[in-house]
Amino acid sequence: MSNELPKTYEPAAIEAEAYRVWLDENCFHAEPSSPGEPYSIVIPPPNVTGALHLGHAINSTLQDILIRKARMEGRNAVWIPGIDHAGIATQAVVEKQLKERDNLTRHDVGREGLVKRIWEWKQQYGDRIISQLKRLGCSCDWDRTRFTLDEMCAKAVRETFFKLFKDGLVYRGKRLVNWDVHLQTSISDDEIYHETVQTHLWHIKYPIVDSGEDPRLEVQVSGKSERPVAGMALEPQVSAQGTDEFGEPLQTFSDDEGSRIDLSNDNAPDPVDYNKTGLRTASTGPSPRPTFLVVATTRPETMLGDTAIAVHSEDPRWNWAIGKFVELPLTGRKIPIIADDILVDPKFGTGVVKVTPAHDPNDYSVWQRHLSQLDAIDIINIMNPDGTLNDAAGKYKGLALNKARHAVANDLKDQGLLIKEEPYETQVGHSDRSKTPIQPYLSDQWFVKMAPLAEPALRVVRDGTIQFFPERHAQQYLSWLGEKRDWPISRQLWWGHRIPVWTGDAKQLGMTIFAADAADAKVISPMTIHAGDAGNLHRTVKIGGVEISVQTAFVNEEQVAFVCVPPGSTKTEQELERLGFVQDPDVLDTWFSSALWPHSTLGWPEQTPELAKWYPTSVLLTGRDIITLWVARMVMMGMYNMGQRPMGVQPVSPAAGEVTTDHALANVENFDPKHREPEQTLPVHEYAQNTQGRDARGRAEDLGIPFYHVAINPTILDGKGERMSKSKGNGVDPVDVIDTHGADALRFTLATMATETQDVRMPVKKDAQGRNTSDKFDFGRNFCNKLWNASRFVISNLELTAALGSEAQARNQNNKTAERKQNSDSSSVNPALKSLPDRWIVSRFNATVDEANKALSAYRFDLYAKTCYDFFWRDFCDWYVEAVKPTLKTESGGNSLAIVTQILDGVLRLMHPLIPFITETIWWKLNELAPDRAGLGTVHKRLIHSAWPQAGTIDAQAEERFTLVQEIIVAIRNVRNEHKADPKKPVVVRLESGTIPWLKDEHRLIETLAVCRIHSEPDPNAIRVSAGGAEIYISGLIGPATDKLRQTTQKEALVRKIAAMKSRLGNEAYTAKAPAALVEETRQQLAQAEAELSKLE
RNA sequence: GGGCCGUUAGCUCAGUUGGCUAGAGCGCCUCCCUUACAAGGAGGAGGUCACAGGUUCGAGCCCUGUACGGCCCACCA
Repeated sequence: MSNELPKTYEPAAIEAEAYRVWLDENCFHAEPSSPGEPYSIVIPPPNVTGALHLGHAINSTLQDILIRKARMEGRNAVWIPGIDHAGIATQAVVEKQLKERDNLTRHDVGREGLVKRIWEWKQQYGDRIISQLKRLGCSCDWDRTRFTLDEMCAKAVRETFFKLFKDGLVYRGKRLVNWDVHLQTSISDDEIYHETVQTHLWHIKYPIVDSGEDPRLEVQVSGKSERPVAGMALEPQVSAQGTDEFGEPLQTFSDDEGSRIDLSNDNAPDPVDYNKTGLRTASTGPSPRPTFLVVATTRPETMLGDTAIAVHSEDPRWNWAIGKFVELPLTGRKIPIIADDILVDPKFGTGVVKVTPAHDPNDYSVWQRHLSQLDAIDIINIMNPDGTLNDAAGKYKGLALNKARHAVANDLKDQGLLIKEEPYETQVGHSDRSKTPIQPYLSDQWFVKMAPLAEPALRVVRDGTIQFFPERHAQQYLSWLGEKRDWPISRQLWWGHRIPVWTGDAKQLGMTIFAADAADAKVISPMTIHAGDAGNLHRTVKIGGVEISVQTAFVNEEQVAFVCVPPGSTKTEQELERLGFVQDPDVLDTWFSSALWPHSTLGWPEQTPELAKWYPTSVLLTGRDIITLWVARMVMMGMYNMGQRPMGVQPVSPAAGEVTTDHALANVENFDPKHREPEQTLPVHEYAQNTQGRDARGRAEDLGIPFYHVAINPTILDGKGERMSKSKGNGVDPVDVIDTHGADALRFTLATMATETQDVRMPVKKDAQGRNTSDKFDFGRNFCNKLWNASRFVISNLELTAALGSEAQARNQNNKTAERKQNSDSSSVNPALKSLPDRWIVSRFNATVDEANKALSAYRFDLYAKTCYDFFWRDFCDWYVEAVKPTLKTESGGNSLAIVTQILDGVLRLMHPLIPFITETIWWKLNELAPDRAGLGTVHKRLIHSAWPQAGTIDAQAEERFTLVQEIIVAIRNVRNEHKADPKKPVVVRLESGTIPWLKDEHRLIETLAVCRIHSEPDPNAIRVSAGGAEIYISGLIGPATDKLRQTTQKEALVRKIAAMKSRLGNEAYTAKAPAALVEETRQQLAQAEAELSKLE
C-alpha cells in the first residue's frame, strides 16, 4: 500500500512536499564554476507594491519552463529572482497607509522615517511575492535574490550615473514635467492616465495695444513672410540625429504637412468671419481690423502666466497682427503676438492661442522654438509645488488652481472681457498614483541624453543580434527608441536611489579641488548646459586617484557647481558637504535601476565570475507593455556598461559638439576581457546556430547586449476583455487558483494560453470561499488528474510484476543493452520492439519530443503544452494503454510493460518543465518500483536533475499502419454506437482486406479496442462500412434503417468528393501547374473514392 | 491623428512555406459508474473562416478596401 500513489490527485499535498525537497537539496542553486554551457534568465522584477497576479504567473511559468528544460539539458542554468522597489508606486502606497492609519504625512515622519516605513513594507510584501513565486513552482536561485534598491544595485546605479555624468550624457535642465500636486513629485508620461472631464471653453478678449510694433521684428504683415516663418526657422545646430540641444525630438517640416494651410483650399477658414469669432471691427483704417483678439481656453487661470499670443503666419484673419502686442487682462502686462504655425491650427477655435510656456507642454515647445529667435518670449511660472499660485500671480497669489480659475473668470466677466463660457469636454491627465489632475510644471530635473545610447540599441535589433518573439514586437521597440527623447530621471521622492550629485558654490570647489592639485586636474570635456550660457563647464578631474566630475551653471548670476563622484568616494562626499555642498534631494526614476538589472544582478560593476559566465542572459521574457520602458532601456544601458567599445560616448552628431572622444577610453579600462571564457559557445536555440554560429555570441559579448532573445508573453484579460488590475477588482491571485486547481494545473493552462495572439481572455468567477478563479483551469487540472491516474495504473502493474517476479521484466534485463548507446541517465526509449502498438507509441514519443523541442526553441509554449497533451492523453492513454491493457499482465504481453514504463518515464521528463510538481512526485514513486525502468539503467533520484528526453527515430511504417488500424476501430465503434450495442458485448466482424496483407496480424488489437470478434464467414445481413481501404462487415446488430441513412450520407459525400476531384483533374491548368506529386495523389484518391463508391452501390 | 494587432463552432482559442472532408478544450446530444481515471470512456451534432473585391490551377492563409473590436503612441488651446 505504501508503494501506491494516493487514489485521488490532491495537488496541495504533493506540491508542498516536492518544493520542500527541491529547496532542501538546493536544486535551484547554480554556480558559475559548474560545468555546462551557460543558460541564464533574470526575472522581470515584480513591483514590491503589491501581490502578483495572473500576468506575473504566466510570465514566471514560462521562464520556469525554459530554465527547467535547460537544467535537464545539462546546462549551467540560473534564474535570478528579484523585486523592484517601484519608487512612486510604493511610496504612494505607504504614504496612503500612513495617512489612513496614523493621519500623518511624509513630512511629519521625515525622510528617514518614511524610508524606514517603506522598508518595513518591502519586507512584508517582498516576502509575499517570493512565496507566491514559490507556490508557482519557480525554480529560481533564491540565494541570488536581488532587490533593485539593495547595495549591489546601488553600486551599479552609482557607477552608471557617474559614467553618464562624466560622459556628458546626464545634464540638468529646466523642463516642464508632469507634476503631481498631491504627491508633490514629477511623474513620467506612462504614469498618467487620461480622464474625460466636463469643463468649459472660456472665450477671452485680449485687447490689442496699437502703440507698439515689436521692434525686434522685421516688418512683414501680409500673407508671405520675408523670413522663414516661425516653426520652420529651427535652429541650424539641431542635429540630424533628431534632437536639439535639450534633446527634444527634432520635428521636421515640409510644405505638404499640415503646418501650412493652402488658402485656395475650401477647407481653409473664411478669411474674416467676424460673426464666428465674435470680433468687432475698429471703425477706422483702410481695412477694418479688430481691436482685440479672442482666445478660447480651458484653463483661464493660466493666463496669468501668458507670455505671448500666437497666430498662424498664413491666417489672413490675424497675421497682420504679428509683431503687435496685446495687454494681458488682469495683469496689465504687455505681451507680443507671435507667429507659430506648429502650435496654431487656424481651423480650430478662434485661430488665436494664448501661450503659457511654464504651464503647458505645447506652449513650452513654443518658448523653446522661439528661444534664440528675434521673437523670443518669456517664461513665467505662476505655481508653487503644492498647486497654489505664487507671487507672479499677483493678487491671486495663494489660491489653489481651481479656485483661481473661478476668480479669474469672474474678474474677466466683471471687466467685460469674457465673451462666453461654453460647455466643453476634454481629456485631462491624471496621476496614476494619486488620482489627481496633473499639472505641467517647470522645474529643475536631471536628464539622460538618449541619442548616443539609443543608436547602438537600435542597431542590434535591426541587424537581428537581438530577436523578438513574435518578431513584430520589435517594431514597437524600434519606433519608440527611434524618437530618442531624452529621459527625465529625477523624481521628487524619498524612496529610491538618491541622485549622487552635490550642489554648491563653484568658487568653493575651485579653491579647494581644482586649485589644490592643478597639475593633476585634467580637463576632460567641456559642456554646454544651456545654449548661450557662457561659462557653463563640464570637467572631470582625477585627484588622488578619485575621479570627480563637475558641471557648472549660472543660477541667479551665481556660478553653481554640480559635482558627481563614483561609488565608494565617501571621503570626497564628506569633504564636499563640509564645503557646504548638499546632495540632490531627488531620487532616480525606478527604471534607471531596472535598466541595469541583467548586469547588476550578476554583480556588475565588479567583474564577478557570475557576470563572466551568465552575461549576456539567454532570453528575456516579459509583457509587451514594457518593451519601451524597460526592454529598450536595458539594451541601452547594457551596451553602455558592458560593451567593450565605448559606444556611449561616440559623437553622434558633430554639431552637438558637447562631447569629446578622448575620454572614451575610460570605459575600456573598466572592462577586463580576460574574464571572458572564449570557449563558451552558443545559447541553445537552433536559429542562432544556423545563422552565425559562435561568432554571434562573441559579437554579442563585445556589444554588451543583455540578452539575445526577447519573448513577449500575452496579456491576460478578464472575461470582458479588460486588462486585469487591482483597481478594477478583476485581478486573480495565482495563489487562489493554486488553492482551487493546483499549481501544475495553473501552469499547464497558462502555457496553453501563451499563443502568439496577444491577449487571452480569462472569464473569472468567485468560488464559495471568495477566491477569484476560473473554470479555464479545469483544463489543466483534468490533465494532471489524467496523468496521475495513468501513472497509478502503470505503477500498480509494476507492483504486481515485481511481486510475481515477472517474466517480462526478466526478459528485458537481457535486452537492456541491446541497442542503447546513450549515457546512463538517458530517456531514449529503445527496447526490443515487437508489436505494432509498441513500435507506434515509441515512434510517436520520438516525434513528440522533436515537436516539443521545436516549439520551445521558438517560444511557442502553447504548442509545447498541446503536443504533450495530445501525445500523453490521446496517443498514450486512449490508444496505447488501452491496446496493451488486456495482455499487460500476461506473458503474451511481450515487453509492453517495459514500454509503458519507459514511455511514462519519458513523458515525465518531457512534461516536467511544464508541470513540475506532479511529475517529480510520480518520478519518485516510479523510482521505487522500477529503478532501472525495466532496462534503461540507473536513473537520477530527482526528476529536476534528470536528462531531457532525446528524440529517437520515427517509424513511418508503424505510424501509417497504426493509423489505419485506428480508422478501422473507429468505424466499428461508430456503428456499434449508432446501433446502441451493449458496450460489453462483442459484435461479429468480417474484414475484407486483401490489399492489406499485414492487417490480419492486428486482428487481436482490433478485437480488443473495438469490442468485436473477427470471423471469416460471410453474413448477407451484415452492415458494411469501409475505412482506409478495408471493407468491414458487422453482424449481430439490428436496425438497418440507420445504416441506410449512413450509407446514403457516405455515398453523397463520396459523390461530391469524386466530382470535385474530377473537375480538378479536368482542369488543365491544375495538372500543368500544380506539383506533380499532388496531381498524382489526387488521381489515386479519385480511384480509391470511385472504388469505395462502387462497393457501396 | 499615427502605428500595431485581431475578427475561425454557443464560449475560449489553434490552424506552420497557399494544397484532400478547417481542428482542440469547454458547453450541448446519445450511450457507458468496463477493477488507472465520471476531473473518466465511446460516438455525435455544430462553422457561407467579419464583409467586398483581387492574385492563383487552388485562398482561413497572399494583396487592396470596408466594418467592428482591442492595444500602443501623440494629443488641439
